Order: sequence, then structure tokens, then C-alpha cells
Amino acid sequence: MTTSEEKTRRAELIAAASRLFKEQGYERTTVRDLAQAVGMQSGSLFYHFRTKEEMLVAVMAAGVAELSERLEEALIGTKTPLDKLKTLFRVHLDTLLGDDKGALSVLLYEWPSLSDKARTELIKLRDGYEREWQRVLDEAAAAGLVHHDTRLLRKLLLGGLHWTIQWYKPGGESTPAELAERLLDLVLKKK
Amino acid sequence: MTTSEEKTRRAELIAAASRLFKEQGYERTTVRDLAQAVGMQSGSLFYHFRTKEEMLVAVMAAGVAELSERLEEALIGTKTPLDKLKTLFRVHLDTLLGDDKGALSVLLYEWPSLSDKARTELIKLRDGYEREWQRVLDEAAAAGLVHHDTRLLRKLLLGGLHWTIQWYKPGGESTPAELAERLLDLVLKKK
DNA sequence: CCTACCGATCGGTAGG
DNA sequence: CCTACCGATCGGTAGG
Repeated sequence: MTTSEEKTRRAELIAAASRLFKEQGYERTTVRDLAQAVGMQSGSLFYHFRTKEEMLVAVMAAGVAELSERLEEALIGTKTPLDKLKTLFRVHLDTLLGDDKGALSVLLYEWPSLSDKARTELIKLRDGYEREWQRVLDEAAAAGLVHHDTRLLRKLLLGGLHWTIQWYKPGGESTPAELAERLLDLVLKKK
Repeated sequence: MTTSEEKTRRAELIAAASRLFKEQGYERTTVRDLAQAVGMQSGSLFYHFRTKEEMLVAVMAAGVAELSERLEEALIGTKTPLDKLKTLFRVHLDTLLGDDKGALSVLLYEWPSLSDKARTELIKLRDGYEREWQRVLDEAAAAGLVHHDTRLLRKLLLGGLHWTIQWYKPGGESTPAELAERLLDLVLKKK
């Protein structure tokens, strides 16, 4: 079926765009780069996406969707507030530093390239993920595990985790999972 | 004297570039934008700077220099480890969120636009600032104020502080100085 | 510092 | 999805 082939091709383009946008940045990636990465002519891109920006939106939406799904799934098996807290950190860093194809890092760092309309749309999706963080942090604070100013704590922690991609080197002293544990330890009031 | 006039003009260009690079990003700012901001023709820019990238380097170098000077100056009047810790947070957020013309935020977010050569040069300057953070954190840890894993703590905190510019809104519930205090409180083991 | 300009490249389109 | 192309814009330069 043509439709399913088109979906596959579209998915390939999103995967390639994730990688290229992460490596080179959105602005420095040309439509010719993108087309070449999947073996088509640059004009053919616009059969799948109306504009280059639409590709960015697709990448970012895929990034937040994957992250939210992973977190939701990982939280299912958890019981204690501490378990949930650990899961928050681990899923975030595994996705950002580990097996992610780049969509999450594009989501974090390419906001300035979005139009106002697209930004508004994506903020809604991102807020869903942050609300999940807020819920888990509130529960942890109620259990005395972390500081009670959970809204600010959420911002500090997410910022700190987002920033790991600026300095983390794979194959170094810590895996993403180990790093998650060490970072959590920095803000834990008791164990 | 022509020389001092040239210096003034160069400083004006760096100030304009700081503002424009912060507002629009380096890639989306054109040499025509930059020239217009100081009232000259676009070709005339290249009398002051050899390339557009040289302007970015100048902005980033100015950003880290100002930040380091501010911190050094502010630390002079401090005595206790807690005082020094507070100064660390306050200077960083005052500069980033307050009166800064934009150079610091450009410094933080435009690394991917640099050539390898320029990046190496700027890393050295930035490392000086981070070493100062490390010293203060080590002293605070020795006094039992913060977690002993100060290297990772430094990364978490600097990341968290850098990220504030993504969500902080001037005129909101906290001034940069108040925010600094609240954030420090999140990682303080005792007071 | 201006004038006048250039080659390269960009995102995107028409027609098939 | 390709071919062939376009107008706009980009960073940068030569000559004064």
C-alpha cells in the first residue's frame, strides 16, 4: 500500500532529521543534507513535508512522545516514592545520553528556531512530561525525600539533566544509569 | 585618536552582537542585521572583524571575562564558606538574568556554531570560571554544607543555573537574587 | 568606513 | 518521487 510506504519514508526522514539536527543544529542543516541522508533529491522532501520547519516540529514531537511513553511505562513497575524518583532520573538520562537517536536533544535545544504557532503546540506536549515529574517530586517531598519547594526543584533538576548532554562523554566513568543515581543522591535528603 | 575611536566602534559592535545573537541566535542573525544595529553598511563590518565568526568569539570572550571579573570582585568581601557559596549563585544569576547585555547567554548556548579552533580557545577561558566554582564548592563541602561529590554537584548546579534563562520571566515572583537563594537552599545540607 | 558587487547557497516550486 | 529551476539572501571582497 502506498500509504504505509509513505509512512515508512516519513519515519526514515524523521530519524535522519533527528540525527542531523542533533549533530549540526537545525539552522546549519540544509534540505539537501536531509534529502541525501535518505537517498532522495532535495525537491522530493517537499512531497513529505511542506516546509523544513515542519520536519523540526515532527522531530520534536517524536522526541517528547517517546520520552513520555518511556517514563509512563517505566513507572508502572515502581512502588515506593524513592523508586519512582529513581525512574525519573534514569529514564531521562537513558533517553538523552543513551539510545536516543537525537530527537530529545533537538527538543531541548531547538526552541528558538520554531515559529510561535509551532512553539505553542509543542509546549503543551512538553508540559505533560513535566507534570509527571511534578507529581513524582510532590510524592517524594511528602515522604521527606527531597526539599519541599518541588516546583523550583523540578526546574533545577530538569535543567541540570538537560545540560548533561553538553559534557557527558559515553564510555567515561559513568553510564547514564549510574550518572542518574549519583545525581539523585545530590538532592536526596535521606535514603 | 583613530585607535580609540576604533575601539569604541568595536565595543559598540560587540554590544549589538551580544543583544542580537541572544535574541535571534547567531545563525539567524545576518551581517546586515549587525551593521544596521550600529548604523553602518554591511560591508563595513569587515573593517572591524575579519569574519562573522570572529564577532561571535568576541562576544563569548567578553561574556566569560565579565562573569569571571564579577565573581572575583564579589568574592573579595566574603568570609565564610556559606557566604562564598551564596555569592557564586547570586553573581551567576544576576549576570545571566539581570543586567547582562546578552553575552553570557550567547556564551552558554552558541558553542555549536564555533569552529574547533575558536572552541578550544574559549574552553580555556570558561574553565577558569568553573575552577573558581570548584574551589568554593570544595570549601563548602569540607564545611559540611553540601554533598561531597563536588565535581558532579558543580555540573548539576551550573547546568541548572544555565537553564534558568529558558524559563525565568523578569518581574515574576522572584528577582534573580531571590532565585539564587532559593536554589542554593535546594542543595544545602545544613545552614 | 562606503559603494558596488559577487559567487555560493538557501528553502521551496512547477510540471511531470 | 525526479528534473529543472527560481528568487532571495547569505557572508564576504575590491577599490576607493
